[in-house]
Amino acid sequence: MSWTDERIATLRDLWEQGLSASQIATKLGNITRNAVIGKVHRLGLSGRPSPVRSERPAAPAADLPVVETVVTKPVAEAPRAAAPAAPRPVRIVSGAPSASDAPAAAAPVAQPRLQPARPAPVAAPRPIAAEPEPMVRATLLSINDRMCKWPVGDPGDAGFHFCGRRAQTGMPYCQDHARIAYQAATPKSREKRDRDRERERERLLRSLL
DNA sequence: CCCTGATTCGC
DNA sequence: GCGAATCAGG
Repeated sequence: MSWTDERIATLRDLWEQGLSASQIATKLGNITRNAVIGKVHRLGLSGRPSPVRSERPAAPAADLPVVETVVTKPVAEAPRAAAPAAPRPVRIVSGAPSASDAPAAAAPVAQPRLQPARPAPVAAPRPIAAEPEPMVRATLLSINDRMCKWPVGDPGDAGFHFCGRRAQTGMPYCQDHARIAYQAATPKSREKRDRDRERERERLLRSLL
């Protein structure tokens, strides 16, 4: 296959529509994504937001990506479970930090994501700062199988603890937190899941040709 | 491992 | 000019 005027026109069109190189390659047929990318560059079509920014020494990148360092705790995004927006951060007032707090990194219990993580996957619970019901504030030492292991606060902070309320039988979380952790698929998440399956199917079909 | 675009370099 | 190989990042 060669780059006929028509194929080039199609390439231009699809590229400007935002299709990825591999998608375009599939549409054009009998061509690889590398060929597409190569052509795109030769045509001077690049400049689209690339997922990879190779910091070439001679490239004076005029557009620096906004790399935000969000360290803020998602207090405002707390689950709707908390009826009114009454963010009362439960601050720990421990006078002297326990000596056994530091090595808390090697938590013995299976935890959901403790780190920030922006686009939280549907089923990924995140630490929250305030709870409607009083929590038992379990520590690594006091937590046990029957207690809710929902992490509260920053694992690095002295006040970090687990929810500690009675866990649902067979579950690591209390009722409230289990509801947050195991959400039903939202329309959006279902959309994405279906999309992923579709892509996977296409890939499989292609590999069988 | 899947994906993305970018770059290199022999053809 | 072309694009496979490779790189670099998500």
